[in-house]
Amino acid sequence: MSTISRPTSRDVAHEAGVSQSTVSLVLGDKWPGRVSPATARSVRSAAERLGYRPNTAARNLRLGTTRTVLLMVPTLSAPFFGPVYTGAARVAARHGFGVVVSTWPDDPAAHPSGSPTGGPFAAPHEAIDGVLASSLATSSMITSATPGMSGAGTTPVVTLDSGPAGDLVPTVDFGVADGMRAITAHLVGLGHRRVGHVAAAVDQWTFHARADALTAAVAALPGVSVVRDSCAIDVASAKDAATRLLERSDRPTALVCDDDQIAAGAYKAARALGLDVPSDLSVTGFDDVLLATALEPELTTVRLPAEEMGAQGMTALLDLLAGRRPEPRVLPGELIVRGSTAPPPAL
Amino acid sequence: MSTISRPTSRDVAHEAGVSQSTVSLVLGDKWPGRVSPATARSVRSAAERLGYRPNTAARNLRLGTTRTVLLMVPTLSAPFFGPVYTGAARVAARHGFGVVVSTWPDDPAAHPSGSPTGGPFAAPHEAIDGVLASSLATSSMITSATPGMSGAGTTPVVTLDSGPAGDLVPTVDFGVADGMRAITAHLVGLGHRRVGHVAAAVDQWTFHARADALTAAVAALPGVSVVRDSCAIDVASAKDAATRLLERSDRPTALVCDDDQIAAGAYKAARALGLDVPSDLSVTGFDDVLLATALEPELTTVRLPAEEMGAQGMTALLDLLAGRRPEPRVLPGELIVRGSTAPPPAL
DNA sequence: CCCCCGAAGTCATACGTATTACCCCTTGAA
DNA sequence: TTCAAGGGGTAATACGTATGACTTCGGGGG
Repeated sequence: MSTISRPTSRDVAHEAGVSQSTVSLVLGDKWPGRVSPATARSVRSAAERLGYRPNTAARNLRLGTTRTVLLMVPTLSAPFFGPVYTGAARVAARHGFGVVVSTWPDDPAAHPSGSPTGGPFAAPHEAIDGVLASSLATSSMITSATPGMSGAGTTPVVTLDSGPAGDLVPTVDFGVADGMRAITAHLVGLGHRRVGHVAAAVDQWTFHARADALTAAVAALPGVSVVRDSCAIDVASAKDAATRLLERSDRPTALVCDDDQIAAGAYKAARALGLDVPSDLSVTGFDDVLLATALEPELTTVRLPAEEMGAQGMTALLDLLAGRRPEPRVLPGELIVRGSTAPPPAL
Repeated sequence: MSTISRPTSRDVAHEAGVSQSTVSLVLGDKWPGRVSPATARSVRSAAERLGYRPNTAARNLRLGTTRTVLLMVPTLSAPFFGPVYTGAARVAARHGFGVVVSTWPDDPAAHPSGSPTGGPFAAPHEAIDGVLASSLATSSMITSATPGMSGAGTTPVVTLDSGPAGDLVPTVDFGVADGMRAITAHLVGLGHRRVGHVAAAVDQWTFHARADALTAAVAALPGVSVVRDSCAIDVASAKDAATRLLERSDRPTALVCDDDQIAAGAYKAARALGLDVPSDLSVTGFDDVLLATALEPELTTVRLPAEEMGAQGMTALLDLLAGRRPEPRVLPGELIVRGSTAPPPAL
């Protein structure tokens, strides 16, 4: 690194003809009245002239806090996490905290060489006061996923959308089961009896919960059956899975999809088979991302308050940092009925 | 903060019965052979036992580097930036760097209180070695947008998709103009003469460039005309703008949309007016995000190598950090012809 | 037998900041 | 005139790490 080193507070002090302490006093802006206005002015101007900005590493070391929180998500390519970040950043900013984002170390796309957790990834992990961990397979996973991130004297963690955790860590979850029940009730109310489930083959709590909830909801309704196929979360893979379901001899009259993108794949499968949505086939999604209203017909889905989750999660984390013990929270989803669901075709 | 403080290298040293230096020597794992295997083992086991992890702030202070890079984007809600991150993170990991993401401080959604740049937002900015700044209005904007982020002895910056910058900072851009020219040529080749431009009313270089390129491309072709309306980047707003264009007496036969999401709005406008895509109206997008293939018909668009941009940008930034001066790069877009474009309806 | 050398540790220090404890000087009251 | 009370500034220090300089010790060559 041939980098020219940045000016330090000592340089500013020298420039202003005062001591380093005074610079810190002025620029820190606590202790009002501690320094005379004239001196303060001269220090500020010197700092300005030199383009001084405090060295964060040194400050962090001294203060023992970074006022920065890490949001970890499985992938940034999913449209779902933008609002989560937005909500978290909004609350954080209000308390003087910053938010940085990273994907899980095991994100194969971003970390191909399988960098060990102790490796480069340690940096962002460590220079932070706490972690919002989103979309794990289980809340208890944090222990193994991120060494030293739970237990005594370690980084405080709040999990998002990762399932209830007993008293392990504070959690914020969606009411996924209720959402799936609402979808089931809606479809059955329309008259559907054979339902296909296009499941996401992704090891995250939320998808396990969605599958379980659908199974349970259907089991509670005599005369209703569900068949399941699974796929990756992309349109092409979803189209294939949906096609397999629609080519069965006992073709389902409705496809419940694990998220909106999968639903887009279901649309394509239906179209390829000459089936009209919704008159021949009802389709539902989950999440209500932007895609849901871009599709034609617009998608019946469950809206998850992603931004609210980010905000509540951050609130819980800040509570935790302040020594309080936040209660687990569950944010209800809301069924949004649009144009992709209708009664099944007459026999 | 009632946090129990974490064990330090001194604690580990005490536990293992050696000096702090030895601990650092062992755990740093440079200087092979500097410590006897037996001692090394005992140190490692002590560290394990105490759950020791080095304090990043202290390490950063000592080393003068964080081996962490900041990626700044306008918003995380746009599907475009996921791949950019992925590409950047992949290259960074290969060099032992981590990547954190933030949105620009003026992102109104995330920073409602208008927190001054010197405020909380300083934290993530500072604890990093360099910045990948994506999607500014102009490359020269970095100076004003992020104080102290350009000039001597300050944070190295590489701009992405923000326009050529003379010799100001290294840049990586898309060949936006070529992409727009390709779209124009494609449409004119199909026989279109009246083109509507649904422009994104967003102050970013890339959108200015798209508009300028279309204007220039059309101007070069006698007999071809373009009318323009603008909108925010969301489906509803785009639908309105497209509707306005389609209700003109000299209705265009093709709509060139500034990005794929806007194109989704154009689809909706067409449908609402009873126009079929593509037989009554051709529509083109830009970016080729996932949405493009989820739409029906699939969208003719220009594919931008977003992941490649992240990778090349990170490569340039690492070069810059190593004292080399990277050349500006331009990544060509590629016209992807799908089902949304066709010859105009016969008169 | 002496000297030198390498192996294996340890000591001391610097990184840049924030804050505590201290000091000096001026002013006002006794 | 003396002393207390601040106002306004500074020196010293600690945070935890990495590393260059130094020490110690045993062994081998001259």
